[in-house]
Parts: sequence; structure tokens; C-alpha cells
Amino acid sequence: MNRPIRRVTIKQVAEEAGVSTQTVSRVINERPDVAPETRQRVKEVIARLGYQPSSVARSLIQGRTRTLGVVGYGVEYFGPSRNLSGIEQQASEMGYALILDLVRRPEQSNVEHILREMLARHVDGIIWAVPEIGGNREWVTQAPQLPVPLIFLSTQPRPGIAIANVDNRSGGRMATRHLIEQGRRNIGIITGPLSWWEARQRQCGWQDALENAGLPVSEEFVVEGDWSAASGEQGLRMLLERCSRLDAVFASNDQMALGALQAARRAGLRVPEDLAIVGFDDIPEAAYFCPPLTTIRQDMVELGRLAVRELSRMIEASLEGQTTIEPRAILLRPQLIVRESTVPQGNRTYLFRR
Amino acid sequence: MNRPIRRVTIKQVAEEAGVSTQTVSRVINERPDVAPETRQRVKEVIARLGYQPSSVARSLIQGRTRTLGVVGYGVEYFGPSRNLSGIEQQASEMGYALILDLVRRPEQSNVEHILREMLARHVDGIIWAVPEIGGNREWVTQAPQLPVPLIFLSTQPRPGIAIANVDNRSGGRMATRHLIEQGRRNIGIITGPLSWWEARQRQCGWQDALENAGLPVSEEFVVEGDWSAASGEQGLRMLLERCSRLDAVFASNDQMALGALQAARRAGLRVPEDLAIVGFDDIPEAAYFCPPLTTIRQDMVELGRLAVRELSRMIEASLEGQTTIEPRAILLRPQLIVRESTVPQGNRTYLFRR
DNA sequence: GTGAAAGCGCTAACAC
DNA sequence: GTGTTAGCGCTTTCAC
Repeated sequence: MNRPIRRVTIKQVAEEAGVSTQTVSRVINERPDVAPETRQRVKEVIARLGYQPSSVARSLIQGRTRTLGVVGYGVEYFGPSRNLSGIEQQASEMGYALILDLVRRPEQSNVEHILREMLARHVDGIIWAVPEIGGNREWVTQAPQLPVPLIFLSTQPRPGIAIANVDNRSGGRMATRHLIEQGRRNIGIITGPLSWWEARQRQCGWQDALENAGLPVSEEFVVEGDWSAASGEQGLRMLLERCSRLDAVFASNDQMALGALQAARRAGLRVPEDLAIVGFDDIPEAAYFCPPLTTIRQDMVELGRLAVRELSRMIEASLEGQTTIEPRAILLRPQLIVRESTVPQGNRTYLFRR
Repeated sequence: MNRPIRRVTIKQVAEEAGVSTQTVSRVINERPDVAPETRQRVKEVIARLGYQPSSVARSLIQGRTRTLGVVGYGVEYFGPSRNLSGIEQQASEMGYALILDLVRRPEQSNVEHILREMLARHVDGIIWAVPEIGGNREWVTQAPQLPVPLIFLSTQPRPGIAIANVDNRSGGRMATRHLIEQGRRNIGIITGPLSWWEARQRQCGWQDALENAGLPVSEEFVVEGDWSAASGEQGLRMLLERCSRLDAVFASNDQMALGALQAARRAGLRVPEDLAIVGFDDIPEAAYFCPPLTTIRQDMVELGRLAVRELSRMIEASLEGQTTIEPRAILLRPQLIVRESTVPQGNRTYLFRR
């Protein structure tokens, strides 16, 4: 392996082209005030030497790195991975690079340490894409004091804080309302871990829908899961034990819905005839569950993109010294996807027709 | 929002503490040659001012950023997301930050551009985690000429190139051998897109196993999918049309296996009695398919970790001027996970016992 | 149009 | 132990 010992610097290019480093700088920055022949000559040298300006040196001078810090959790899951993907797409389109930090214990990650790391690397802004769990947002009031703008994802709105969320409550409402419209009356819920703000929001949506329909909301109908298929399976078993009249379940994500489908099968229940099931997320596999799963789709890619655009807006404002910019709260509406786990195949056409 | 206008610099700390910047530098780098009182005083000032050394400035001097560039594809899929997670974990443990670039068209991404970006940001090494597809590795011979080490993931081994792979061929062999051991004789395969090197490897494994068992290998048994559940569904339908004696299928990933399960169900076939199905990946949902899916598990997290460790080794060697270090090819063996899609429930205990 | 000088924030090398 | 000087690679003044 013959690795070039040192990178080519602006100095070498200048020397080789017989000009000052200044002129080279002008050329690489496309400044107008360079003689055409000079420009040409310099460009040739650059190409020949394979010179690449150091963005590290540039950053040092300009106080701006064109880098965003992303603090994420759970890329191995569907939502967060799409989220990251959207963030990367938009950032890349806007000329930002991404520094990625993934936390593994979202409830108790070392916020201080992560922020110091990001700031040491002079990121221009930070996207905090770790879900709000337990008390892991207690430091939120310090965010505005940071030297760079920060936007939170999946976080309870608070005044003065920039936030981008999917409307989980509305999603829970849509799921449950759909079940009610199918004539279901005894509708259970398998929630996510209730320490998660998003899980609680989905539950609130379920409750909203029941109350709007004048149906009773009972503790008996609530089981807490942990997002896993295993917990969904166990969750449905528990609901069935508690309440034999159960005719529908809202599982707060598709994995738990999958587990619930399996539990229903084992209990000898037909889905949707005996028991209707709705999930949340619309993972690609959901359309191939047995039966295909009705669920709530959330556009996590778009959410990521929106977050980057908003953050960029904040960065620009901050660079221009506008201290008055009001942080926005972005809210993305999810969408109901109807499949056979709630509507018997025969009825489906009918449903779409009305 | 009251954002501090400027960051605190070493100069301010020095002034405030009444020492030279040198001394401050010594303190933050934990050098021994500072008087205890001085150290104490400086530390207090640092804490009071909230000073954070600029790694940008440090990088400029030391010619080293403690940053790895990661070029990835498909974080929204199971394998790549785990991969990224493993990379991040290991990098973080070793004190490296990650700069992330996700390509969206892996066959034809602009390699030159991406490398320039990474090098401009002075990454210490690069992990190329885009799968080998079509001719997208034609530039591979240039890798050793780069100013920093680079390791490829999911790439056909080539001399002089550092690589980390799961042994897909062995995985395909394991899957197929398992089907043969279950007494199956007409074993079809739904491959991934054959422009993918990994997909071809899995197919080679299937062929190996058939040949080892003295079974005929026929074109008729091969259908090309695109990794999606939809293609798996269609793939099985095609196989069934072509060959009514078909008694087993190796689907080259779990999504396609899921689609195949659905097609089998619709064709009125019992799984595994009439048709056995094996997948590849062991996504978490696989255990909850209907029936639970036998599959090949690959530890993508570990693969990511291994890649980072190897890259780090190359970086250290390169910094010490050892030009003779021989790039390694890491190969991770996958593992067969037996579930009910290949073994009728009754036989299962028997199988484990022998 | 082009170059010289200064400096971004930090550390290495040397002096005291 | 501590300070001074120089310089990493680049851009920003400000001359000429």
C-alpha cells in the first residue's frame, strides 16, 4: 500500500503555479478578481496535484463547519431509521455533513457528555432524535442557552423549544375511531412503555375516540407492552383473560400487533371476524401479515427532512444575529391504512366505495 | 433566546486565570508538569467559563480528527441498520466520531464526490458500507492510493483490500442443507437481485448444497426477487407454476420468505407439511410469522464492530508509518435458526434431541 | 489583478 | 513549572 505521506496544501499549489496562496484561494472560492490565464493555470495545478481544500482549516476561520450533529436512538427500528434517512437526505441536499451519535440507553444517556462532544466538533446545529422517556428531557430548558440551535424530535412541545413530531395522539384517535366505525364496542389497547411520551400520546388518542363515541374507558382494557412482538402476544392474552367480550385491539406499534395476531390465532379467534386489530407505523411487512394489518402510517422520512429545514432556518437566523426568532413546533399528521385485519375481505370494496 | 455570541477560547481562559495559553493547554491535556495550585485555578476558570477545547483547532495541528467516515446504504433495512449500530458502538468506545453519508442509488453513486467530501473533512479512515452491486466496485483498485485507510463491507474479496463480510455462501449452504436433511428433494430458490454480489453468493451456497447431496441443479428452480415481500410472493407463485413437485424454498431474505408464506397460504399449501420455507437474516418479526420462520441469522452488529476495529488497526499502522501492513479479509459465519416453517411442530423435539 | 501580513484556536519545541 | 515562539491550512484585510 503506497499511501501519500501528506496531503497537498494550498501552499504547494501556489508554489507550483507560481502565484501566492491568496490567488489560489480566490480560484477555489470562485472569486471574480483573478485573471483568466492565472485561473486556468491554477486550476490545472490543482487537478494535477489532486488538491482538496481542507474544510477543517476553513472551519477554524469561518466559525462554521456546515456540519449538523445528530443524536439518535434505535436506528435498528423502523421509525428511527427512516427518520435518520430523511435527515441525511435533506442535510446532504443543503450541503451539510452529519456527525452521528447513537445512544443505547435513551432514559439515562449522558447528555452533558454528548453535547460537549458535539460542540467540540463545532457542529452548526443539533438534532436530538432520542424519544422523550421518563425524565430524559429535564435539561430541555438549557437548550436555548447552547451556543448553537437545537431541535428535538419526538418530544412533548414546550414553549421556546424547537420540536418536530408526528401527531401520535391524532394517530391513536384515527385507529380507534376506525374500529368504532366497524361496529366494535369493546376495544382494548396494548400500549408502548408508558414511560415513553409517544406511547402515552397514542393512548390518549385511543381514549379520546372512546369518549367521543360515548364508550366507557376502563383500566381493564389497557395493557402495557414494550414495543416487542412478544409483549404484543402476551398483551392480547391478558386482555382476553380479563374481558371475554373483547372485539378489537389497538396495538401501539406493528410489532406488537404482529404478536397479537399470533395470540389471536392460538386462541382460535378469527381476525377480523372475532377480533379486529390495528397497528401503528405501517412497517413494510405489515401488508404481508396474516391477515394484512390495518395500521397508522407516519412519514418519518419527511419528519427528518422537516427537522433539518427548520434547524437550518434557525442556524441562518442565528448567524445573522437575529436573536428574536421564535422556535417552531412542527406536527405531522399520520394516515390510516385499512387492510384486512379490521375489515373482512368482502366488506372491503364496500368500505372504499362509500 | 440568549445565545452566547462567541465560544470561549483558550486565550480567555489563560487571561482569566493569569497564566499562558500553554499552561491551560497542559491542564486540559492532563500533562504532569503543572503546579497543583495552578492546575486547580485553571480548572476552576474552565468550569466557570464553560470552556470546551476546539477539536477543530486540534485537528489542524495534529493532522488527525478522530473521525471515521461511514458511507452507507439502506439504513431503513434490518441488516444495514444493525451494521451502522455496531459501527457506531465500537467507534464511540474507541473515541472516534462518525461522519455519515447515505447513498440512495448504490449502483451508481458518485464515489469521487463522496470521497472528496470525506477527505476534505479529514476523516482518519473510511468504512464503505454500500453493498457490491453491478460495477459499483470498479474503483476498488484506487482505494490503497487514498491518503487514509478504507475498509469495505459486503464486498467480494480482492487482494490488497480490507474487507469485512458475512459468509453468505456458507449461509445459503446451511439453509439448503437443512432442507435436504428434512427430506426435501425439490428445492427452489428465490434469489435477491442478481446484480448484488451477496445475492449471488447465497445462490452459490444453495447450489453447493444441492450438488453435495447429489441433487440436480436446474434453472427451473431459480427465481430472481428484489428483496421485497411482494417479489417473494410472486416468486413462489412462479416456482409453483413451473414445478408442481416443489417441496421447499430457500428465500434469500426474510421479507421474501414472508411473501412466499403468503403465496403458499393462498395456494392452499400447508407450511411446512407441503412446502418448507427458509429465510435469511432473522429479522425480529421472523419468529412471529405464520408459521414462525426458519432462517439464517447474521450478526451484523458484530460485523460493524469488527470493521471499526480493523480500520482502527490500519489507521494506527498508517500513522506509525508502517506501509507494509497487509489488509485483512474478515469473514463472519452466520447461524441456522430452526423454527416451524421447515419442521412440523411434532418433529421439533426429536430434531433437537439427536 | 495580485501579494503580504495577520490571525482563527490550539499545541510542539524550546527557552528560562 | 511556566512562558515564548512558531506554525497547522486557510481566509480576511489591506496594500500595491
